[in-house]
Amino acid sequence: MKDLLPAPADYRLEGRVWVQGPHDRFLGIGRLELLVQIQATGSISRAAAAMGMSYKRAWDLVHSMNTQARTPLVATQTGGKSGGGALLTPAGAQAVAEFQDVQARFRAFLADETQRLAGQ
Amino acid sequence: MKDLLPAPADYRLEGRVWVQGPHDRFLGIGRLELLVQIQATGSISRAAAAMGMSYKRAWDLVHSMNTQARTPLVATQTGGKSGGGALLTPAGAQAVAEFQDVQARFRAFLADETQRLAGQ
DNA sequence: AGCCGTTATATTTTGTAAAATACAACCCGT
DNA sequence: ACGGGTTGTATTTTACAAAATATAACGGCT
Repeated sequence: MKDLLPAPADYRLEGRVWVQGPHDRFLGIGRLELLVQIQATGSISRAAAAMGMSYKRAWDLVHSMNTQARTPLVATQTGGKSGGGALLTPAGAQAVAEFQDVQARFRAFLADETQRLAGQ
Repeated sequence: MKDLLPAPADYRLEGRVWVQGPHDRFLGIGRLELLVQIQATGSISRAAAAMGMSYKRAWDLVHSMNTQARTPLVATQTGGKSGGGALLTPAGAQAVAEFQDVQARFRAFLADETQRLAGQ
């Protein structure tokens, strides 16, 4: 693109990747961050607030992941000393780790291709 | 994800990539196909029809690409023997070729990562 | 001069995803 | 018993992208 663009340095390859199931999306960057925030805050509602997302949307995303996975990624509890809460299951932690790796390789791919665009 | 999912073979990594400029998107898979259809049909309106897209939307996309590139990717003509038409400039043909290469490498990346998901 | 099919452009309508709102259920602690 | 903060769920409202509609301009042809 070097000679196609007025300022090639201002252009870069961007993108998104996600794990797609037969019916629904299973895991993408937004769901990943949601899982991380649940891990960090111990609740869906605080994770949603931290991301500027409505609780309903966050809950729907958790529900989608939990029902698609063989075993839930997020364990929830209603009521209790602090009203309830949520935390990652081992499966959830594994999903986070694996998808973070995918994301890292994808970022590398994008950086590579951005270099190539600027070069050729 | 092998042990996270009930039927790992049904899940795969999907995604999108695009060339992003400082203000607008410059080129993605939709714009690429639009350019290819313009090349094939000789007009924006026929290209739009071939893609099930409104003429306005197609024209807006062409306008966005033409104004961002150093030199237009699509040359248009109003009036004339068949009412007018559009065709790819050399710059447009080069953009198509380069972005098709990016897409090919991205498809390879996705296939790789899908294999990895199924495997580990 | 008038027709045709296109480009070019503005405005209105529609469809849909997200947000907002509301409220029941839960259960530990006081 | 009830207060608090959460999960769980339905419904309404809002925001925005896309589609639909409308219309002018263009220029070769008959």
